[in-house]
Amino acid sequence: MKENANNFNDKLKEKGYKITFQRKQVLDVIKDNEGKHLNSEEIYNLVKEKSPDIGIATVYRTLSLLDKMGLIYKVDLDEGSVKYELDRDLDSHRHRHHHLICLDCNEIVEVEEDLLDDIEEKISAKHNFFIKDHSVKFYGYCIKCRDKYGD
Amino acid sequence: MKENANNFNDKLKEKGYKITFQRKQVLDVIKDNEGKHLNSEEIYNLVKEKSPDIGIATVYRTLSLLDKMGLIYKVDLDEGSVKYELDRDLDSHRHRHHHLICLDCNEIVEVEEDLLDDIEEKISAKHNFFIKDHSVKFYGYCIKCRDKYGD
DNA sequence: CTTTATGCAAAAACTTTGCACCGAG
DNA sequence: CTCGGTGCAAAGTTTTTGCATAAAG
Repeated sequence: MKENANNFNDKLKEKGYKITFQRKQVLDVIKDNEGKHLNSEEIYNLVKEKSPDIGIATVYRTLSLLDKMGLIYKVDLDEGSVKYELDRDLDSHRHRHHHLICLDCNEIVEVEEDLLDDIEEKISAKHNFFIKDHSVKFYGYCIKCRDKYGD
Repeated sequence: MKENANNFNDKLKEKGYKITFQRKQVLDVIKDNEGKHLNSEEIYNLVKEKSPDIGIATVYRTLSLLDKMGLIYKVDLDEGSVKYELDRDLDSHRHRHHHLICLDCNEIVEVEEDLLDDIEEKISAKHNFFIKDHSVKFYGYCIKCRDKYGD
């Protein structure tokens, strides 16, 4: 049950990056909001609550660093909005989970099942493509919104 | 073997939109470059070759209209780039195909197989989510780039 | 002390909007 | 003729960059 923070510090050191207060603040906000899918502005605002002097540029630079290091995922929602989420399972290199995106209320539900192994195998073989990761989004209606429209 | 163009004109009329030269030009460029995944700037430049007076705003307005009408898909590639592609199968309302994205050369290969029906069924049932469409991207290395790295 | 990171503001990249004029129906 | 569409330029958004200063190691 390792703290991600240690992992974070280790990874930074490993690559010669410095461990700064701001970087810790940004990661903390993302960790404290697991499952929430914050965008850069939301992260910036939350970090600013604790550290009002931080600049948006630092947040962008940190997000891009965290993404590059694989500590967070950039989730691109096709509606022009970019959100970030924690990678919960850094060590095992699992595939990221899927997202169910409600076309009505825009709620994002995460789905832990992977279920894509067979498909990957088929596609790998047929197209000679070595698959490292995938991104799967299902668009539709959640139960709440579906009810609104009756049948 | 209906021409998409007719479909296009019909759809426009249906919704009360006007059939303009510029709209035809934009659709033509996208049709002439099927499989190429052009971004807005590329489309703008190609249209400008034939019609130098067109404005970028018109291209954006047309792309957004075509997307809204379902004639093209907006493909968001997670690298901050937005590309557009033709919907080849307007009538049957099939799911869009998948994309294989090479992490090295950025080539995008399209995969026609769908193969997601089982998964959709499982997820629908388990999460009470009515799935209308999906977006699937596989990230990895194409055979050419894989060879570069040996084993 | 050296090098990287930060904050600020300016710039860049991309997209949308307001408005007067134009053209499809 | 009428109303929606267009081109242009200006304005928005979101993200990146340059630079002097601050802080990590």
